[in-house]
Amino acid sequence: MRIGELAALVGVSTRTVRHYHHLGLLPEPVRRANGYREYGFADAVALARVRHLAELGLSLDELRDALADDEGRELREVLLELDADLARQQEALRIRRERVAALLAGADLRPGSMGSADMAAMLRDLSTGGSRIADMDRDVLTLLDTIADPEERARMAALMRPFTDPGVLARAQALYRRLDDLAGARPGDPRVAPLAADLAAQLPDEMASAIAENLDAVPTRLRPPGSYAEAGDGRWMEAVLSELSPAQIEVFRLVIDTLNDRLR
Amino acid sequence: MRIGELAALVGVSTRTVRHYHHLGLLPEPVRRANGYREYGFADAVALARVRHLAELGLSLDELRDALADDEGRELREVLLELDADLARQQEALRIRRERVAALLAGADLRPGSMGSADMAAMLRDLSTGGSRIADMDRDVLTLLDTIADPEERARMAALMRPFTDPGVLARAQALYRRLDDLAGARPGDPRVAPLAADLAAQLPDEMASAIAENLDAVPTRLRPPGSYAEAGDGRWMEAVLSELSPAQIEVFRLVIDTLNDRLR
DNA sequence: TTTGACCTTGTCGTAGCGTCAACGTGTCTA
DNA sequence: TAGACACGTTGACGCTACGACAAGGTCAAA
Repeated sequence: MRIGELAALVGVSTRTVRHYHHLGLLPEPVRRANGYREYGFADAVALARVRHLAELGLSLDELRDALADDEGRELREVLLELDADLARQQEALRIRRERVAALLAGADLRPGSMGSADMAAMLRDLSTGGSRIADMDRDVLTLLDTIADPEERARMAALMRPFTDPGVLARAQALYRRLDDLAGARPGDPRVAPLAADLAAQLPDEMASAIAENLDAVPTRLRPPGSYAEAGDGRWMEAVLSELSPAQIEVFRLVIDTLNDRLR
Repeated sequence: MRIGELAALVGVSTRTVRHYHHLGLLPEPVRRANGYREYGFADAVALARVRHLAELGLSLDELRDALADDEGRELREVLLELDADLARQQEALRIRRERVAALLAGADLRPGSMGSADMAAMLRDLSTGGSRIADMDRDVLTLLDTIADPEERARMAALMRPFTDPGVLARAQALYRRLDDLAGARPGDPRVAPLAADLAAQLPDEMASAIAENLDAVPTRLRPPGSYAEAGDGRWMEAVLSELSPAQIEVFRLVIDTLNDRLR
């Protein structure tokens, strides 16, 4: 047989056959006088073996190793390893489909609204009022949700669960509006203190204690002076704060103070 | 933030961030005086979105398209398509694991012994006598099994099933030995005719009729002269025959004759 | 003789970055 | 003040398993 006949027989391209020769997976056969490769039946069997194993998902490198010192033992190990790898891939695919489904279930898919199944709906509702601050909150949550590992993700979803209650959500949106109103306000604005008080009071209990107990994760500028470590919380929090007005920052600092007092 | 901080925050390498800039997936941010890229919170959100979608299995090209004309609709279509693709991948993985399991179940995994689950055991037994002809038969079957589509594979398995009977197998091995004995024999050898008769007689019924009804798939040299089309059956069959002695070929030609007569 | 279907070797392209190289910057320390 | 060290910059090559050329040589049929 010539290379084209061999390739057609086994159902691959001639390029593939030559590639296998190049990699040493298949021995170069004898040449005819005109330089053409001349194949026999044994070559077809060898090629079919390589294809069979390659289609199972073995890399050509692994294949060469497995076929090199031949005789079962090595091949068996490789196949067991392959099976474990295929199992991992199946699991990864399963998770990916879950998350795709979560995204699709997340309804309107506005840019920015993506997260795990639980988060999707809440994130969607969070900013329907068109609030700037709510949008930022949603962005932060989306980002954290993307970054977090499954365990953290679950904790976040639990913390957000109170907002599935329409009443809680409505009150939150009212607070967002009052925060938005402080967009251009200066530090001493008289609306700051009452808003901070209401915010601290209406913060769901789980969320309040989560914040109070993890005060060291709060940006330095929001923390009560002299409290705890001054550890760098990552520059990105500063980037978030830089989009807020001084009055808005003051509100958050007062809320943190209150929570800190509540913890003691 | 500088690029390293952004990358660390979202959990990717700086190379990845620059790659996304290069592809236009992420806008190039403003530069500082020293040429460093300066990122804000919005960039982190955008990067997280890209990562999130990329990890679901979208290609970066698809991603750019989906994010380009933004606003859900396009993205939704892409995600639906992705889900269908993931489903296909799951199915492909399932089949691959099945075939790996079949190979592992195929016991000793001598080089050459591979095929579907059903075939594995039969192929293994076929050549345990160390017969040259049996090895060739096994190789042909292995090759056909590798090439065949699932339907053909099932038909082959059905044809081979009689050999799961130890009695049939033992008789077949005896015939193989008699064929092997003709390795160096010349055409007129007196053992040819009786062997052909026994072979034709002991050929399992399903196999005999399968061959008789598909006579045009039999190599020209084995067919009764002047019968049917002279169509080229593929050079590989000639390659197989070239490894047989004239006496052995004569045996097969006589068997084919007999089957042909039986069909009429 | 020409056409068309083969064959030959060699090179570039693919996806998503990792990993150099060769160099400039900014900060901390001796 | 100089050196060390960690960061940033652009640019280029490497990886898989081939597909798709290019630029030619070979062979059988019309």
